Amino acid sequence: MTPVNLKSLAEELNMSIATVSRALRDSHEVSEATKQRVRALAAARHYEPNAYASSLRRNISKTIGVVIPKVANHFFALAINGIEEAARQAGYHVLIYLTHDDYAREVSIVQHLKGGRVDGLLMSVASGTEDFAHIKSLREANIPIVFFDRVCAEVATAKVTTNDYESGYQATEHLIQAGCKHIAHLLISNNLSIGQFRLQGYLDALTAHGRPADPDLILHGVMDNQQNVGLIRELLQRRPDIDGVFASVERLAISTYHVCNELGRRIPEDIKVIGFSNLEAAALLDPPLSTITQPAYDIGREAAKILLRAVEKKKAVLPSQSVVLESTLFARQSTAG
Amino acid sequence: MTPVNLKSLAEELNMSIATVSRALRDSHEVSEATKQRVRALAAARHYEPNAYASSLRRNISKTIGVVIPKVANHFFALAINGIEEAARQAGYHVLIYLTHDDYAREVSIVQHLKGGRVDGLLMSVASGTEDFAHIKSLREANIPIVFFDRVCAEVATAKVTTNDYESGYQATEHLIQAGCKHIAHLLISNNLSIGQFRLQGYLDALTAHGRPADPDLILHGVMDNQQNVGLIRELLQRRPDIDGVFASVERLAISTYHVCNELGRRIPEDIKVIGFSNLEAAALLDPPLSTITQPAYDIGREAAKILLRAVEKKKAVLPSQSVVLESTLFARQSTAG
DNA sequence: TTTATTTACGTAAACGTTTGCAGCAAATCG
DNA sequence: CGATTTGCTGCAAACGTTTACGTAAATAAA
Repeated sequence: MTPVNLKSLAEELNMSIATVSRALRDSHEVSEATKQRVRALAAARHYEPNAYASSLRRNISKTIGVVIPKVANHFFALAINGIEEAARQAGYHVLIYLTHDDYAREVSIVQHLKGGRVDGLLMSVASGTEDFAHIKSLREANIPIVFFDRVCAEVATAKVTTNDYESGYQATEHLIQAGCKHIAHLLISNNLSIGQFRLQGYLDALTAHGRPADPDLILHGVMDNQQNVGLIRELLQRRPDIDGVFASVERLAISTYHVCNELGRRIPEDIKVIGFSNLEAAALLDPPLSTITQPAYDIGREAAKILLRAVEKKKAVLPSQSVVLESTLFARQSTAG
Repeated sequence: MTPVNLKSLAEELNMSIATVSRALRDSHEVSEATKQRVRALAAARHYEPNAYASSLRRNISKTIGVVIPKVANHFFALAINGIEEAARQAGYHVLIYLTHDDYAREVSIVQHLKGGRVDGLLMSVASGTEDFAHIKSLREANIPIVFFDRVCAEVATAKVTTNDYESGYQATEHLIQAGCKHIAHLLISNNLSIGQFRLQGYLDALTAHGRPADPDLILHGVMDNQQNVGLIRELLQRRPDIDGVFASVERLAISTYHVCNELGRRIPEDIKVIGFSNLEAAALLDPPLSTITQPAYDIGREAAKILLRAVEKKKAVLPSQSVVLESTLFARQSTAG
């Protein structure tokens, strides 16, 4: 029942704590013979070094934080998967925090993390975040940060995203080529650059094909899904000429399906639908949903790798690089000509 | 650029470190006047206590670990959501580890966690885990553990599950009432009690309705989905009399959909399908999938709450209670009469 | 007044680890 | 043979907090 730590091991071996510590860290300063003895006893006693003592002394936590809006979303779940993989390989631990897209909560989380609990931070900003002082203050605390997906333009650091503009362009073009004349764009209204890029891709694709961009066809959704269903219903009823819908986020595509079911609009005959989505079951929907799918796992993994490189080099502030991983358009029944 | 810690605050305020510490922890041993001064400066300097020093000294990490097979699965994602919520409310942090259903990885993770990095552990065991020595050894390290969903019968501690037996019974009965004569049961073959309960529910429901249980109709799936598709195809071809499928896990239901599409079997006309699933889009599948849906969020939240209560009371070993939260059967098109 | 009690603060020892420095043999070199 | 190097080990001081204990002053009780 006595605690097993360096002290107890040292006593049992009749050597100093320092030697035991060095032996376990495989220092060249200790003879092979003693290393063997130390390792043998450590194994026998199931010694595990105290992470906090080590962290305190070395000022290194071997932990990264992940701050995301939500986890019950296949994109973020996959991203975490990638992050965990990269972290594990590098011997790092992963702390997870959910903001639920709440600015106050995001600030509170980031604030707490400045206590040195993490060596670095991965973040996808909350949609409501407009002030970035809390993020900038991480720099004073020497905590590097890497954004992924929902990046923050105001903060200069490494960012990993997908090609949102091109994807928005492609999705729109895909609908045009499928024969759509009046294409609506559904997005979540906020100040996230990611939505702006997709919107711009949509607008430019329309222009490139000689279509006038109609502001009336751009629907700004809200946080509440039930409310979005109402908004979409109202739009489709007000504008019966709409024959194509490009949803900027998955749940708006799903809501569109619900509204179409409700209104008796057939997909794809009456309205074609495409949306950004990482839904596994997209191919099994009725009808199978055409998607632009982000490489979520790779985005998480790449972001983590970049962060970990910076952490290992003790680079608190990263060069303002931007890594772009390409999304893939899967054409399925919902946009069939 | 000088570090802001208790020492620097104390110097600036001309008082001892002890007083500053006590003031910040709102101790009754310090006057209101000095508390004010301390708090003011701490706020001005953006002081954040060093988590590791505190943890080392108090032997409390304010952190819980979550060890699960995967995160890219709506059930676990929702569970994490509930866990994070409970943890946040109690002021705890959440470390996450993925086993990918790999026994060796699970052992390695648990081993490392004995270093005191976490105050308690939430776990859903890997499907390949047969030996539980690594889990039992947590007891020596005074780390309480709570199982959720995939519990471990060999270890006496608190467990949070859903009513797997009753749900299996209900699902089977649902198919019987829908008119199915030959009901297959698909499960993942492993030693998890959870699958055994569902299977037993299936068997008992058949018996209760005077149907002989046919071992040939029980398909033991494997880890690889592609392989499962082959197995299911083989089963449905060998036994064309099968008119109902009860899938123990989501991906087997999905694979069944794929096979039925491929073989031209109509759902629900030729074969009715029901499965355990937390798929959000179940209602949008073609056809909408009848599901038994687990209260994933609540399971996670409840498990975390139980664990946190134990942690706060420094109860390293929890009473062997079992909390059962009920699943809900959603009857949809895939089992329509 | 003296003697308890309370209030408010400081001193210093932990917590377990890492690491600069020193010591002290034995080995090598000039 | 003395001087220097090399190889191994121990001493002790950190890292930033928390907290048992001590103490001085102020207040209350006698």
